[in-house]
Amino acid sequence: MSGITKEHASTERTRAERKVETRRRLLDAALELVDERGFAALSLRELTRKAGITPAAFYRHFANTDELGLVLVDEAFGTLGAMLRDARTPPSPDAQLIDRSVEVLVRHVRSHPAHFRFLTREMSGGHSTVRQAIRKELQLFRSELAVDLARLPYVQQWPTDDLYLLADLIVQTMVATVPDLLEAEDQGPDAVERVARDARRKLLLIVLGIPHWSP
Amino acid sequence: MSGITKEHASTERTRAERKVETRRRLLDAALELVDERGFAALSLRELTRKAGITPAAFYRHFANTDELGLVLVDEAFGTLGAMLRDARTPPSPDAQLIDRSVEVLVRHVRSHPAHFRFLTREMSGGHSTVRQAIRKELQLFRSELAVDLARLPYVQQWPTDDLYLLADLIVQTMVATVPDLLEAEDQGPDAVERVARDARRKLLLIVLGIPHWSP
DNA sequence: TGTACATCAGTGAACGCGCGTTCACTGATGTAC
DNA sequence: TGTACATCAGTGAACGCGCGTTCACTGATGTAC
Repeated sequence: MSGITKEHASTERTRAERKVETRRRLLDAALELVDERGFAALSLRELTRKAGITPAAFYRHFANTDELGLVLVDEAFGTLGAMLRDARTPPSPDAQLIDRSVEVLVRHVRSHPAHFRFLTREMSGGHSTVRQAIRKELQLFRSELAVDLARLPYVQQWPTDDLYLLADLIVQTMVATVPDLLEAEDQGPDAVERVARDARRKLLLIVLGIPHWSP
Repeated sequence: MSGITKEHASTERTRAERKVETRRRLLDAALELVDERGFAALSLRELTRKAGITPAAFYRHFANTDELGLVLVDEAFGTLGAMLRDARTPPSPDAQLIDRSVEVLVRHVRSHPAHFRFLTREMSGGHSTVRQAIRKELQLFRSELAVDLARLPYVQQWPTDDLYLLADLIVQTMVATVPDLLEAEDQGPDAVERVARDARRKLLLIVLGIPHWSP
């Protein structure tokens, strides 16, 4: 038809493309099922049924459901990483730091609810490898936050230990907010705004203590 | 044999007593299995095998595994409740309130690790019935804490909303400490003391903000 | 105290079901000439 | 361009397995007289 190396109709997808699409359908179906009932309850047959292929075809893409699970973890962390980059750039004036951080959290939880539900669920619940991966990622987040915090007044003179403690308290508040946000999403924008407001106020209360901390 | 109303040998247990014992064995076996693999992966047959009865006999004690799960929640919260009563009496002088609260938390997590592992795991991970039961209990805890907090200086004049926010922040910090404590238990007393110290310092930072909060 | 009957915790077999995994296969897509 | 062959994503049947639940039952424990 054309001078392209491929001989087949350009409107059709190649076999390789179709395979990628099926893989994508498997991952999406898995995320949906894990979202409903947790990774421990994921069944290969249910998964392939949802993705529209026969059970045996699953093995053309993954050796087992665990392997698929690790890909899911990677993708969820991709979302988390995007959020963190978003939160750090551009550097906000200190006064708006809390508002901006909570706003970024709310926006990312809203646009990838399944990823965040997966992360909060498997953070304490699931397989130890998955759990440890999530904890490691959160500690990385804490360290990056500590670096940002070190620019603030008062905090500048704090020893590293105290800086990490503050970062920990803030991360912990953010993490605790995620399940509340996910629940609020089902109840409309007012509920979400209420959760966001409470998160901002919690962070404010924490920040209020800073000038009175004696390291 | 004797003048007791029961006619049977006093060294033997009654049928009712034996039933209670079997029920106890079911609950203990369940806690152990849930501790290993989570509530979602709990199987009735595996459970009865561990408890030493046939699968069918399970139904003499519970309608299904969910019902047993709720009893597990109750017992775990019994442990938690005992902890809270412990923390409230005798009423500590305000200065020692933080030290005392953290000490009580550490002691109870140490003496009932499986209960606390169950609670933190199923809090966000598991079945919706179990999850909701845990969340409900935690909200009850928060309310009781709010009542206690209302006695403190500054806080006395706060509106209910702000009181609950503070209670929430404290509960959230305690909850976040539990998984760290469980992990530290496996690493020796030094690790536990480090986690306890961080928890105390987090609570102190929160409390430092109180006088500067404008409701 | 002794006997006759009731209770009921636990048994063991049976059931239908969904599961993960294997296998030889099909037929569209891709490649070599 | 046309033909002959290779590749391989997906099929459909089959397997053995552990599951939750049911059922009629057993026999020790409990009660009434």
